[in-house]
Amino acid sequence: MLVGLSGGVDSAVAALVLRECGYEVTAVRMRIYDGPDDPSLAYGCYGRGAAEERASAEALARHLGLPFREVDCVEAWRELVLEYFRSEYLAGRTPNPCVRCNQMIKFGALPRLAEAGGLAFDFFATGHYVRRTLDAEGRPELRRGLDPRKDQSYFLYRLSREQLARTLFPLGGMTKAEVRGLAAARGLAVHNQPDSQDLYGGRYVDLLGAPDREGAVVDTRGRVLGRHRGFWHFTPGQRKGLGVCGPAPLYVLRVDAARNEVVVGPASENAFEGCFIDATNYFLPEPAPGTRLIARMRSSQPLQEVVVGERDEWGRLRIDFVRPMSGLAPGQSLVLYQDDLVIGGGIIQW
RNA sequence: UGGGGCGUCGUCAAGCGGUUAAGACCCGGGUUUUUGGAGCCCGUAUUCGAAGGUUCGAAUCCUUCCGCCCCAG
Repeated sequence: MLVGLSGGVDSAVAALVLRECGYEVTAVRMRIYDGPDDPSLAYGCYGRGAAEERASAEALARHLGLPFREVDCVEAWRELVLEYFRSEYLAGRTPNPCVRCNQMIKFGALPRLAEAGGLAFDFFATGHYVRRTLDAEGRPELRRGLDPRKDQSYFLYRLSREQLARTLFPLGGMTKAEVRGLAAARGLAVHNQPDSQDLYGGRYVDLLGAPDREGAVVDTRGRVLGRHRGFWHFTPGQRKGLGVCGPAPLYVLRVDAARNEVVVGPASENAFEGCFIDATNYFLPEPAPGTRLIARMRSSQPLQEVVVGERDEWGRLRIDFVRPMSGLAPGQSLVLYQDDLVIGGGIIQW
């Protein structure tokens, strides 16, 4: 059994649980950053104090009595996550690096490189708050974590069935409080460590390496309301940072990369009746048009009622919202659920 | 140059002799969050274009100056 150990509470407890279940567990940490440590970038996956993090993970592994290995995913991460992140933003879309990283690195390069490096294992496990179950024919299914506040299925909808088949999620049936409690009970120093990390502890724009390029902030009629320093500083739904004042708040409606324009409008214009998705990934057959499901267009959001539509001539699947939604962005993901079960999802387009 | 109007926070804008000088937008901070965002909370003019004057007391009344706008030539 291979378990991904980040140095945080969740993965530590995942490893703990597996060991206590009697599995023979090896802890692996994926290294995605090999530049200089920067203390000012705390709480980011990338650019965080690499040495300190590694030491922390290794200490945890020792405390748990597990063999520890670090797997060098620096190249893969740079190619498949960072480059994706850059090119998406600079194309005027809003990427989700976590979805990408899970698909390509955490559940991709990490176990693959570990295996190539001589680590044999039957299953790979992580501390995600999701559940994996098997259907009547023994095929793996992905379900939301039991703790509704911590469910991370949104970030994992892009895994393949093959990846899922080989993965276990020991925390899927636990709440965060139970995880912390278990960590404390077993004397894990990280039990009260703050949650979560971002992609990057600094401003994401710094990762793009794009020099400022002044452009116009315009309304839907094309009137210039202000100036900005580059369209990639903005994402649909964004309100802050526009520097444009009016009688009511303005939101970014869309970003025009070709013209380097940021189109803004009042809240009333920032609501969508539906969207298209493509690059879909499914664990179950694609629902037929007219199927009513619940969905998420964002990681932290109450589940929304939607109706599956038809595929258009470009092969994009239409999804209609029962209630209008705001803040959708092309490049983000929409994930479809039937109760707890993750059906699949795709990348938002329009 | 005549006639009229206006100058209150970065922006819009209440106020009309006694208010701690509203509010909105922007901005800043916090909260939240394994993506981007949103939401919510908090904060932000000792000062009202400037200088004098009247008054117990003025952003609110008077005078002059400065600036801007409209109409007329």
